[in-house]
Amino acid sequence: MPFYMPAVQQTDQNSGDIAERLLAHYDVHARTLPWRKLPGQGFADPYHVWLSEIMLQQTTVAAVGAYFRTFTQTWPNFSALAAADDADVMAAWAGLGYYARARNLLKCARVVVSEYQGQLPSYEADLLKLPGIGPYTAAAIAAIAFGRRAVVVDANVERVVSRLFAISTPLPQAKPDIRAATDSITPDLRAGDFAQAMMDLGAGICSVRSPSCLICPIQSACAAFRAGNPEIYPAKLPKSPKPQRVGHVYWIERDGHVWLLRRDDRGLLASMRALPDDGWTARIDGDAIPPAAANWQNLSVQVAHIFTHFSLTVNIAVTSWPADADGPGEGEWWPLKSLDNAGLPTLFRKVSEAVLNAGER
DNA sequence: TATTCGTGGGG
DNA sequence: TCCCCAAGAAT
Repeated sequence: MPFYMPAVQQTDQNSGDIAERLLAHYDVHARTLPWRKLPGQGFADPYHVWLSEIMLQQTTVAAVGAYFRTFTQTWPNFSALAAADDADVMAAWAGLGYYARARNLLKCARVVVSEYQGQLPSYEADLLKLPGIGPYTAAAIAAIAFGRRAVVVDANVERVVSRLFAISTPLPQAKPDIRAATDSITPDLRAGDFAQAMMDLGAGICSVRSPSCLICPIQSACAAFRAGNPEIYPAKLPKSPKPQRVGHVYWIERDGHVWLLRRDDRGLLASMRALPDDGWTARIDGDAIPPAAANWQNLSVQVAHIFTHFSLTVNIAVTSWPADADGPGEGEWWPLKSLDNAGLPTLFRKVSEAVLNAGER
Protein backbone atom coordinates (compact mmCIF):
# COMPACT_ATOMS: atom_id res chain seq x y z
CA MET A 1 0.00 0.00 0.00
CA PRO A 2 1.39 3.43 -0.93
CA PHE A 3 2.52 5.54 2.01
CA TYR A 4 -0.12 8.18 1.43
CA MET A 5 -3.05 5.86 1.89
CA PRO A 6 -4.71 6.37 5.25
CA ALA A 7 -4.35 3.39 7.54
CA VAL A 8 -8.08 3.36 8.07
CA GLN A 9 -10.12 3.84 4.92
CA GLN A 10 -12.72 6.48 5.52
CA THR A 11 -16.01 5.28 4.26
CA ASP A 12 -19.46 6.69 3.81
CA GLN A 13 -18.43 10.32 3.80
CA ASN A 14 -21.59 12.33 4.02
CA SER A 15 -22.25 15.08 1.53
CA GLY A 16 -21.92 17.84 4.12
CA ASP A 17 -18.33 16.84 4.77
CA ILE A 18 -17.42 17.42 1.14
CA ALA A 19 -18.68 21.01 1.15
CA GLU A 20 -17.15 21.66 4.54
CA ARG A 21 -13.72 20.40 3.52
CA LEU A 22 -13.82 22.19 0.20
CA LEU A 23 -14.87 25.51 1.75
CA ALA A 24 -12.16 25.25 4.39
CA HIS A 25 -9.63 24.69 1.62
CA TYR A 26 -11.08 27.60 -0.35
CA ASP A 27 -10.81 29.92 2.67
CA VAL A 28 -7.05 29.43 2.52
CA HIS A 29 -6.33 28.82 -1.17
CA ALA A 30 -8.91 30.83 -3.14
CA ARG A 31 -7.44 32.36 -6.29
CA THR A 32 -7.30 36.14 -6.36
CA LEU A 33 -9.19 37.23 -9.47
CA PRO A 34 -10.16 40.73 -10.63
CA TRP A 35 -13.90 39.99 -10.46
CA ARG A 36 -13.82 38.00 -7.23
CA LYS A 37 -14.30 38.94 -3.59
CA LEU A 38 -12.24 36.74 -1.31
CA PRO A 39 -14.11 34.70 1.29
CA GLY A 40 -15.35 36.85 4.16
CA GLN A 41 -15.24 40.05 2.13
CA GLY A 42 -18.87 40.01 1.07
CA PHE A 43 -20.36 39.70 -2.39
CA ALA A 44 -18.75 41.05 -5.53
CA ASP A 45 -20.45 43.71 -7.67
CA PRO A 46 -23.18 41.90 -9.66
CA TYR A 47 -22.10 43.80 -12.78
CA HIS A 48 -18.58 42.43 -12.38
CA VAL A 49 -19.87 38.92 -11.69
CA TRP A 50 -22.15 39.00 -14.73
CA LEU A 51 -19.51 40.47 -17.06
CA SER A 52 -16.86 37.98 -15.97
CA GLU A 53 -19.23 35.02 -16.23
CA ILE A 54 -20.14 35.93 -19.81
CA MET A 55 -16.49 36.42 -20.75
CA LEU A 56 -15.48 33.16 -19.07
CA GLN A 57 -17.93 31.04 -21.04
CA GLN A 58 -15.67 28.51 -22.79
CA THR A 59 -12.77 30.91 -22.25
CA THR A 60 -9.75 30.70 -19.97
CA VAL A 61 -9.14 32.98 -17.01
CA ALA A 62 -5.85 34.08 -18.56
CA ALA A 63 -7.56 35.21 -21.76
CA VAL A 64 -10.31 37.12 -19.96
CA GLY A 65 -8.18 39.24 -17.61
CA ALA A 66 -7.24 42.08 -19.96
CA TYR A 67 -10.71 42.23 -21.54
CA PHE A 68 -12.39 42.42 -18.15
CA ARG A 69 -10.19 45.36 -17.17
CA THR A 70 -10.82 47.20 -20.43
CA PHE A 71 -14.57 46.71 -20.24
CA THR A 72 -14.92 47.75 -16.60
CA GLN A 73 -12.77 50.82 -17.16
CA THR A 74 -14.65 51.85 -20.30
CA TRP A 75 -18.13 50.86 -19.13
CA PRO A 76 -18.17 50.64 -15.31
CA ASN A 77 -21.83 49.67 -14.89
CA PHE A 78 -24.97 48.51 -16.69
CA SER A 79 -26.07 52.04 -17.55
CA ALA A 80 -22.79 52.92 -19.20
CA LEU A 81 -22.67 49.70 -21.17
CA ALA A 82 -26.31 49.99 -22.24
CA ALA A 83 -25.57 53.46 -23.66
CA ALA A 84 -22.48 52.31 -25.59
CA ASP A 85 -22.28 52.18 -29.38
CA ASP A 86 -22.63 48.64 -30.68
CA ALA A 87 -19.56 49.03 -32.87
CA ASP A 88 -17.40 50.05 -29.91
CA VAL A 89 -18.48 47.04 -27.87
CA MET A 90 -17.95 44.61 -30.73
CA ALA A 91 -14.51 46.09 -31.38
CA ALA A 92 -13.60 45.82 -27.71
CA TRP A 93 -14.60 42.15 -27.76
CA ALA A 94 -12.47 41.42 -30.86
CA GLY A 95 -10.04 38.58 -30.24
CA LEU A 96 -11.98 37.02 -27.39
CA GLY A 97 -14.11 34.85 -29.67
CA TYR A 98 -17.71 33.62 -29.62
CA TYR A 99 -18.94 37.02 -30.73
CA ALA A 100 -22.61 36.30 -30.12
CA ARG A 101 -21.67 36.82 -26.48
CA ALA A 102 -20.85 40.46 -27.17
CA ARG A 103 -24.16 41.11 -28.91
CA ASN A 104 -26.07 39.39 -26.12
CA LEU A 105 -24.02 41.32 -23.58
CA LEU A 106 -25.34 44.57 -25.01
CA LYS A 107 -28.88 43.24 -25.30
CA CYS A 108 -28.76 42.09 -21.70
CA ALA A 109 -27.38 45.39 -20.39
CA ARG A 110 -30.18 47.27 -22.16
CA VAL A 111 -32.85 44.98 -20.73
CA VAL A 112 -31.38 45.36 -17.24
CA VAL A 113 -31.59 49.14 -17.61
CA SER A 114 -35.04 49.26 -19.19
CA GLU A 115 -36.74 46.48 -17.22
CA TYR A 116 -34.78 46.27 -13.97
CA GLN A 117 -33.71 49.88 -13.27
CA GLY A 118 -30.08 49.02 -13.92
CA GLN A 119 -29.99 46.34 -11.22
CA LEU A 120 -29.50 42.70 -12.17
CA PRO A 121 -32.31 40.47 -10.84
CA SER A 122 -31.13 38.12 -8.11
CA TYR A 123 -33.36 35.10 -8.78
CA GLU A 124 -32.04 32.32 -10.98
CA ALA A 125 -35.33 32.07 -12.88
CA ASP A 126 -35.27 35.78 -13.78
CA LEU A 127 -31.61 35.69 -14.75
CA LEU A 128 -32.27 32.73 -17.01
CA LYS A 129 -34.58 34.84 -19.17
CA LEU A 130 -31.90 37.39 -20.00
CA PRO A 131 -29.96 37.28 -23.29
CA GLY A 132 -26.72 35.33 -23.09
CA ILE A 133 -27.54 33.86 -19.68
CA GLY A 134 -28.11 30.11 -19.70
CA PRO A 135 -28.42 27.50 -16.93
CA TYR A 136 -24.81 27.70 -15.80
CA THR A 137 -24.52 31.49 -15.78
CA ALA A 138 -27.89 32.04 -14.08
CA ALA A 139 -26.94 29.70 -11.26
CA ALA A 140 -23.45 31.17 -10.95
CA ILE A 141 -24.68 34.77 -10.72
CA ALA A 142 -27.46 33.93 -8.25
CA ALA A 143 -24.99 32.14 -6.00
CA ILE A 144 -21.86 34.27 -6.37
CA ALA A 145 -23.36 37.77 -6.59
CA PHE A 146 -26.46 37.31 -4.45
CA GLY A 147 -25.69 34.46 -2.06
CA ARG A 148 -28.61 32.32 -3.17
CA ARG A 149 -28.40 28.56 -3.14
CA ALA A 150 -28.05 27.41 -6.73
CA VAL A 151 -26.61 24.31 -8.34
CA VAL A 152 -23.70 25.55 -10.44
CA VAL A 153 -22.46 23.09 -13.05
CA ASP A 154 -19.73 24.01 -15.49
CA ALA A 155 -17.07 21.87 -17.15
CA ASN A 156 -14.93 21.94 -13.99
CA VAL A 157 -17.80 20.76 -11.84
CA GLU A 158 -18.66 18.06 -14.37
CA ARG A 159 -15.13 16.74 -14.12
CA VAL A 160 -14.87 16.96 -10.32
CA VAL A 161 -18.28 15.45 -9.68
CA SER A 162 -17.99 12.69 -12.26
CA ARG A 163 -14.77 11.66 -10.48
CA LEU A 164 -16.19 12.04 -6.97
CA PHE A 165 -19.09 9.71 -7.79
CA ALA A 166 -17.40 7.67 -10.53
CA ILE A 167 -20.11 8.56 -13.03
CA SER A 168 -19.03 6.64 -16.11
CA THR A 169 -21.87 7.58 -18.45
CA PRO A 170 -20.39 9.71 -21.24
CA LEU A 171 -21.23 13.39 -21.61
CA PRO A 172 -23.59 14.90 -22.51
CA GLN A 173 -25.89 12.03 -21.45
CA ALA A 174 -24.46 12.18 -17.95
CA LYS A 175 -25.53 15.79 -17.38
CA PRO A 176 -28.71 15.00 -15.42
CA ASP A 177 -26.87 12.59 -13.12
CA ILE A 178 -24.03 15.05 -12.61
CA ARG A 179 -26.44 17.85 -11.82
CA ALA A 180 -28.26 15.70 -9.27
CA ALA A 181 -24.97 14.68 -7.66
CA THR A 182 -23.85 18.32 -7.55
CA ASP A 183 -27.16 19.28 -5.95
CA SER A 184 -26.58 16.64 -3.28
CA ILE A 185 -23.29 18.19 -2.17
CA THR A 186 -24.17 21.89 -2.60
CA PRO A 187 -24.52 23.59 0.80
CA ASP A 188 -27.43 25.86 1.72
CA LEU A 189 -24.99 28.53 2.89
CA ARG A 190 -22.03 29.82 0.87
CA ALA A 191 -23.25 28.21 -2.36
CA GLY A 192 -21.33 30.87 -4.28
CA ASP A 193 -18.06 30.15 -2.51
CA PHE A 194 -18.74 26.44 -2.97
CA ALA A 195 -19.17 26.90 -6.71
CA GLN A 196 -16.00 28.95 -6.99
CA ALA A 197 -14.16 26.43 -4.83
CA MET A 198 -15.25 23.63 -7.16
CA MET A 199 -14.05 25.60 -10.16
CA ASP A 200 -10.72 26.42 -8.51
CA LEU A 201 -10.36 22.75 -7.68
CA GLY A 202 -11.09 21.76 -11.27
CA ALA A 203 -8.78 24.40 -12.70
CA GLY A 204 -5.88 23.45 -10.45
CA ILE A 205 -5.90 20.19 -8.51
CA CYS A 206 -8.56 18.13 -10.28
CA SER A 207 -7.12 18.85 -13.71
CA VAL A 208 -7.98 17.08 -16.94
CA ARG A 209 -4.74 15.18 -17.61
CA SER A 210 -2.97 14.49 -14.34
CA PRO A 211 -5.01 15.37 -11.27
CA SER A 212 -3.03 16.11 -8.11
CA CYS A 213 -5.01 13.79 -5.89
CA LEU A 214 -2.30 13.81 -3.21
CA ILE A 215 -3.12 17.39 -2.26
CA CYS A 216 -6.86 17.26 -2.91
CA PRO A 217 -8.99 18.35 0.06
CA ILE A 218 -11.76 15.90 -0.84
CA GLN A 219 -9.57 12.98 -1.82
CA SER A 220 -11.05 10.75 0.88
CA ALA A 221 -14.54 11.19 -0.57
CA CYS A 222 -13.52 10.51 -4.18
CA ALA A 223 -14.63 7.23 -5.73
CA ALA A 224 -12.33 7.67 -8.71
CA PHE A 225 -9.32 8.20 -6.47
CA ARG A 226 -10.26 5.10 -4.53
CA ALA A 227 -10.38 3.17 -7.80
CA GLY A 228 -7.12 4.71 -8.96
CA ASN A 229 -8.48 6.00 -12.28
CA PRO A 230 -9.58 9.65 -11.94
CA GLU A 231 -8.24 10.57 -15.37
CA ILE A 232 -10.84 8.48 -17.18
CA TYR A 233 -13.56 10.89 -16.04
CA PRO A 234 -15.60 12.48 -17.42
CA ALA A 235 -16.22 10.03 -20.24
CA LYS A 236 -16.98 11.74 -23.53
CA LEU A 237 -18.28 10.67 -26.89
CA PRO A 238 -15.76 10.73 -29.77
CA LYS A 239 -15.63 13.96 -31.75
CA SER A 240 -16.43 14.30 -35.40
CA PRO A 241 -13.45 15.14 -37.64
CA LYS A 242 -12.70 18.77 -38.42
CA PRO A 243 -13.18 19.71 -42.09
CA GLN A 244 -10.43 21.57 -43.95
CA ARG A 245 -11.68 24.55 -46.00
CA VAL A 246 -10.02 26.94 -48.41
CA GLY A 247 -11.07 30.43 -49.40
CA HIS A 248 -10.00 33.94 -50.26
CA VAL A 249 -9.77 37.21 -48.36
CA TYR A 250 -9.47 40.46 -50.31
CA TRP A 251 -7.41 43.53 -49.51
CA ILE A 252 -8.59 46.71 -51.22
CA GLU A 253 -6.36 49.69 -50.55
CA ARG A 254 -6.85 53.36 -51.38
CA ASP A 255 -4.67 56.21 -50.22
CA GLY A 256 -3.56 54.76 -46.92
CA HIS A 257 -6.95 53.16 -46.21
CA VAL A 258 -8.27 49.61 -46.48
CA TRP A 259 -11.83 48.59 -47.29
CA LEU A 260 -13.65 47.01 -44.35
CA LEU A 261 -17.21 45.78 -44.08
CA ARG A 262 -19.54 44.65 -41.32
CA ARG A 263 -20.38 40.95 -41.33
CA ASP A 264 -23.94 39.68 -41.15
CA ASP A 265 -25.50 39.58 -37.70
CA ARG A 266 -25.79 35.80 -37.71
CA GLY A 267 -23.38 32.97 -38.31
CA LEU A 268 -19.61 32.92 -38.15
CA LEU A 269 -17.92 36.07 -36.78
CA ALA A 270 -21.36 37.67 -36.72
CA SER A 271 -21.57 41.46 -36.51
CA MET A 272 -17.82 41.89 -36.65
CA ARG A 273 -15.80 44.24 -38.85
CA ALA A 274 -14.00 42.21 -41.50
CA LEU A 275 -12.16 42.14 -44.78
CA PRO A 276 -14.17 41.01 -47.83
CA ASP A 277 -14.13 37.27 -48.53
CA ASP A 278 -15.33 34.85 -51.21
CA GLY A 279 -18.07 33.16 -49.22
CA TRP A 280 -16.25 30.33 -47.44
CA THR A 281 -18.03 28.81 -44.45
CA ALA A 282 -17.57 25.79 -42.19
CA ARG A 283 -19.45 23.78 -44.81
CA ILE A 284 -18.18 25.09 -48.15
CA ASP A 285 -15.01 26.45 -49.74
CA GLY A 286 -14.92 29.96 -51.12
CA ASP A 287 -15.83 30.47 -54.79
CA ALA A 288 -12.72 32.55 -55.57
CA ILE A 289 -14.88 35.34 -57.00
CA PRO A 290 -13.58 38.76 -55.90
CA PRO A 291 -15.97 41.40 -54.50
CA ALA A 292 -15.32 43.71 -57.47
CA ALA A 293 -13.69 43.78 -60.87
CA ALA A 294 -10.14 45.01 -60.44
CA ASN A 295 -6.54 44.19 -61.13
CA TRP A 296 -6.09 41.58 -58.42
CA GLN A 297 -2.69 40.37 -57.36
CA ASN A 298 -2.40 37.10 -55.44
CA LEU A 299 0.02 37.10 -52.55
CA SER A 300 2.36 34.15 -52.26
CA VAL A 301 1.68 33.73 -48.54
CA GLN A 302 -1.36 31.96 -47.14
CA VAL A 303 -2.91 32.30 -43.72
CA ALA A 304 -4.07 29.28 -41.75
CA HIS A 305 -6.68 29.60 -39.05
CA ILE A 306 -8.42 27.03 -36.89
CA PHE A 307 -11.99 27.55 -35.76
CA THR A 308 -13.78 25.25 -33.34
CA HIS A 309 -15.40 23.14 -36.03
CA PHE A 310 -13.25 23.62 -39.14
CA SER A 311 -9.80 24.59 -40.31
CA LEU A 312 -9.34 27.28 -42.93
CA THR A 313 -6.57 28.18 -45.33
CA VAL A 314 -7.02 31.56 -46.95
CA ASN A 315 -5.40 32.91 -50.07
CA ILE A 316 -4.99 36.65 -50.14
CA ALA A 317 -5.65 38.88 -53.15
CA VAL A 318 -4.80 42.57 -53.11
CA THR A 319 -5.63 45.50 -55.34
CA SER A 320 -5.31 49.26 -55.26
CA TRP A 321 -8.48 51.26 -55.72
CA PRO A 322 -8.72 54.47 -57.72
CA ALA A 323 -8.29 57.61 -55.62
CA ASP A 324 -11.54 59.28 -54.63
CA ALA A 325 -13.61 56.43 -56.08
CA ASP A 326 -16.33 54.91 -53.93
CA GLY A 327 -15.59 51.52 -52.42
CA PRO A 328 -17.34 48.38 -53.67
CA GLY A 329 -20.75 48.03 -52.05
CA GLU A 330 -21.37 48.71 -48.40
CA GLY A 331 -18.40 49.29 -46.12
CA GLU A 332 -15.90 51.85 -44.96
CA TRP A 333 -12.39 53.02 -45.73
CA TRP A 334 -10.35 52.40 -42.62
CA PRO A 335 -7.04 54.22 -42.04
CA LEU A 336 -4.14 51.76 -42.05
CA LYS A 337 -2.46 53.68 -39.25
CA SER A 338 -5.25 52.77 -36.82
CA LEU A 339 -6.07 49.30 -38.10
CA ASP A 340 -5.44 47.94 -34.60
CA ASN A 341 -8.52 49.85 -33.46
CA ALA A 342 -10.81 48.37 -36.10
CA GLY A 343 -11.68 45.39 -33.92
CA LEU A 344 -10.93 42.72 -36.49
CA PRO A 345 -11.38 39.08 -35.46
CA THR A 346 -8.15 37.14 -35.29
CA LEU A 347 -8.36 35.63 -38.77
CA PHE A 348 -8.55 39.05 -40.42
CA ARG A 349 -5.95 40.49 -38.08
CA LYS A 350 -3.61 37.71 -39.24
CA VAL A 351 -4.43 38.45 -42.88
CA SER A 352 -3.79 42.16 -42.49
CA GLU A 353 -0.46 41.46 -40.82
CA ALA A 354 0.46 39.12 -43.66
CA VAL A 355 -0.40 41.79 -46.23
CA LEU A 356 1.43 44.60 -44.47
CA ASN A 357 4.49 42.42 -43.94
CA ALA A 358 4.52 41.01 -47.46
CA GLY A 359 5.43 44.23 -49.22
CA GLU A 360 4.04 42.81 -52.47
CA ARG A 361 1.28 45.35 -52.89
C1' DT B 1 -31.31 16.77 -29.41
C1' DA B 2 -27.37 18.10 -32.23
C1' DT B 3 -24.92 21.87 -34.31
C1' DT B 4 -22.91 26.05 -34.48
C1' DC B 5 -20.75 29.32 -32.69
C1' DG B 6 -13.29 31.58 -31.50
C1' DT B 7 -9.24 31.58 -29.56
C1' DG B 8 -4.94 30.46 -27.28
C1' DG B 9 -2.40 27.44 -24.18
C1' DG B 10 -0.84 22.86 -22.69
C1' DG B 11 0.68 18.10 -23.21
C1' DT C 1 2.50 18.87 -35.02
C1' DC C 2 -1.74 17.65 -33.51
C1' DC C 3 -5.30 17.12 -30.33
C1' DC C 4 -7.25 18.50 -26.16
C1' DC C 5 -9.74 21.77 -23.72
C1' DA C 6 -11.94 26.07 -21.36
C1' DA C 7 -16.61 29.66 -15.54
C1' DG C 8 -21.82 27.49 -22.37
C1' DA C 9 -25.68 29.61 -25.02
C1' DA C 10 -28.60 29.89 -28.92
C1' DT C 11 -30.95 27.73 -32.38
